Amino acid sequence: MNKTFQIPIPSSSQPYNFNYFLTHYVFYPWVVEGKELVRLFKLPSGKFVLVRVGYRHNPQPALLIALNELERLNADEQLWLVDLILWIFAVDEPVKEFYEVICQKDAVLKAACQEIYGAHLRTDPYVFESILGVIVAQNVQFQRIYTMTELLCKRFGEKRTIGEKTYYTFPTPQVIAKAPLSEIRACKVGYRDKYIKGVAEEVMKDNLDLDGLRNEKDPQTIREKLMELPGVGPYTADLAMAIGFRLPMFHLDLYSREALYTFYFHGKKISDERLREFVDVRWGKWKHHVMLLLTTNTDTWAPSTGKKFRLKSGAKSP
DNA sequence: TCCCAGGGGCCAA
DNA sequence: TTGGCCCATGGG
Repeated sequence: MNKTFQIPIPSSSQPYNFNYFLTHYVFYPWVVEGKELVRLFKLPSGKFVLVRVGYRHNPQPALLIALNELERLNADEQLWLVDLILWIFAVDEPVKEFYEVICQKDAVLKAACQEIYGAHLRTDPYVFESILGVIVAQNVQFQRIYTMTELLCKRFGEKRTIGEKTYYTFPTPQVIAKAPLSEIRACKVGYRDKYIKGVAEEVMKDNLDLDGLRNEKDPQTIREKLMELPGVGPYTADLAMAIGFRLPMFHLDLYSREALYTFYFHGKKISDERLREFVDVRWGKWKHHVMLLLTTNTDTWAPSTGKKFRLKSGAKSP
């Protein structure tokens, strides 16, 4: 059963740079095939679907969603999945003013947005996936997390073979919680093994509905609940809220701090408190888009602002 | 070889 | 409350 949906990108969400999605931050179980992002999903009903997401620019920009149903889906399930994909790929995210106005009057942002002009903020389908994704990004160069997430999915995800290719789902808390620590460690995650297992165990033990937390209105409540999980500190909570909840949060880490010091404070170190205030006041509702630009391929575009950037970006997928 | 990386937990003051 | 150390692993 194959069905294709063509969803127009609203003009308020343009510019819409799909190529950015194809080439940046593509972590397993997402894989790139040609001009499409492909991923295996397991629906709550237990049915498997392979989803292909592509893009068409003419006659008008549209996201192309192809469902390869390994078991037949009903109409509600199709709708649910298409909605999820639209949410993941930020089809309804008005960035026109950001790219056409905000970025044009700031020399740094103007330089930063050259290469990924029209990039939107991608979201993860599951909060558990976001949390693990950020945990494996702790205290390593980003380049390494592609390997770690791939190994985790291949070892603990469910798989289906279609044609000659095998696809994986993202591991569930159930599977991770009962996995031996040594097998998690074998995924090259180092000492983060106990955080990964610990989060899964907490979810199972307290019967936590992490995705249900998306209905919580108060971001502070969400942040506090996330930080109760082992291995989840301010950085992990903030970034997980950005990529798992689509909330206007931004994370302070070695990389983003250094970007702010370099481009806005003459390389001087500034307290986190002042950085947060600076970002909030200067960019307001656009702060998370700004932080995406400032922390993506920074070493590449920094020279065009006349500055060098010490840290190597791991934004581009290998 | 050594150092450091897109943090967090823990413990001593 | 805060500062310093430790934690795996891989790349420069």
